[in-house]
Amino acid sequence: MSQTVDRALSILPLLAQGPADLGQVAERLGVHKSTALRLLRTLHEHGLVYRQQDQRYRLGARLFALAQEAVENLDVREIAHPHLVELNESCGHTVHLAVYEEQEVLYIDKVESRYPVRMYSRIGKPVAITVAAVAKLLLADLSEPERRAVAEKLDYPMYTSRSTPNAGAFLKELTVVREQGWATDLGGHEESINCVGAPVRGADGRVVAAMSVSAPNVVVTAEELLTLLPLVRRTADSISREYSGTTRPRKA
Amino acid sequence: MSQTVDRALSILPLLAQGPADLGQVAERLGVHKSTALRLLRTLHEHGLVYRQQDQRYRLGARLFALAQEAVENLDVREIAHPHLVELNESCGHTVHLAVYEEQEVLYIDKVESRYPVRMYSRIGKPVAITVAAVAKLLLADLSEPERRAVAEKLDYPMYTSRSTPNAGAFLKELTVVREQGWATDLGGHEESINCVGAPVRGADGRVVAAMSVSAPNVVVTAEELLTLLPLVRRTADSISREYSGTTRPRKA
DNA sequence: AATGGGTGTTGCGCACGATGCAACGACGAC
DNA sequence: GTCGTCGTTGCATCGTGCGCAACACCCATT
Repeated sequence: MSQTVDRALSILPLLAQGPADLGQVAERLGVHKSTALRLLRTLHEHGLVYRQQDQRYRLGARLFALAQEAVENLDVREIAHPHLVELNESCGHTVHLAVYEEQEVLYIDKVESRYPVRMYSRIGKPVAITVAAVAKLLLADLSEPERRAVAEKLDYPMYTSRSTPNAGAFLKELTVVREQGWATDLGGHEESINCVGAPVRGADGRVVAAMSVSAPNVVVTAEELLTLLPLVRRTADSISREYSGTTRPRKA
Repeated sequence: MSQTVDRALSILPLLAQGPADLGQVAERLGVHKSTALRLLRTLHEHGLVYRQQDQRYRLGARLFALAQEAVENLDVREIAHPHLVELNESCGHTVHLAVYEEQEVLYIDKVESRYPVRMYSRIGKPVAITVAAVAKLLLADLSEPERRAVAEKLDYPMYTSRSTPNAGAFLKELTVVREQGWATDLGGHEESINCVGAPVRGADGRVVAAMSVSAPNVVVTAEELLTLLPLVRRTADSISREYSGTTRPRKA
């Protein structure tokens, strides 16, 4: 570990609390003013700190730019995949990963069931948005007015007798999902198929993706599938941690 | 300027482009692996980089948190946001907010167009400084020598045939913008996209941010877009008023 | 199993670069 | 004008970051 860098980086959280002048920085670092000056200069050249008119330093907009660029290059799919495989290996069922984009929910990854009976779905295909567990999870994270706007615009096809019948029921379901932090689809899309899912969250807590485990009745009952819920949530949380770059891969 | 810190900080933009392993980092820094390792470790301890399961490095959660705080310190953004949304609701086009910092112009907020055809841009990304309407507005407010100094240092890429060709033309354009109090970009960055923008001023009259409305030719012509100018200016003025009112002159 | 190329990691001696000091310059207050 | 405060600069000294080389490890190949 490098002392110089260590000191320089310690300046950042310090400035996050508010602007500070050279003297304050030097004092709080426990170094000579000239040292603090050199460190600040270096940070300044990289745009991480900004010097305002009164000569005090504050965090620079470049930080924001960096973070923004990083999220854009972050690939949930790549990060999630090994976790999905692992989950599939321990329970054997089909695992899906989906994202919300432009008023649509899309599957972006899938690990096939190891049982002979498989459900039909396809990566890149829009999800049955009013009934799928992953869709509920993704929409539940939107703001209340957004949820309402989307819900009003949707069609509510009755795939089965247990499909979500209308906007009112859908919004109610979203509220439940939002509170409990997980979702199910019990025969809402195809009579004989059940799903249980959980959300993947980014560093800011917003839901960036959702995953689910699906299995047909002939393999496991809905009750049995629900016993997988803790496992599914743990997996989703692992992905969230890795996606958001949390240093401690420990408890939620 | 500190060499060690300089090297360490150079790693950040490198990782913003995507995950990289130790060897790649060392190579791109032009240092020995062991040196890169020590730097990465230090960054890691501060949570700025995260080590994923395949041992590659990425930007970490702490950086996102810092970026968040950095942007919260720019209180123009908070104040402006509702106004931008309102403007978007009344005209439907993409709305941007940008600031000037350290020889760069950065988008710090954006409200997406409600039309299906959208333009590409990204908050946090440096703006095409020689052509964008917001860039002209921000630079036009600098003092004459500052403007000249910046103009000389810039490159003038010809994104299109209507891009600003050189420093002379740019300075002339800045003078015009300065006098008229608004700016345009008519196909200067992308052939089919036009923008019209206006400045946000602080209590002392200085330009603290700039906003613009952008739309592609296929949706509205340049002439039609220009009819929005009064609306854009009114919005910018509203933001200026609110910002001047709430800005607390701690030590102006 | 044994081999070899590819990683990341460690210990070390040397020299370079970061450090603190002191002196200087620029402002503002009184 | 004189102080006091704050940022800045040049410099000698020493600490610390540096590259090297050897090591540990994984996995693919044979």
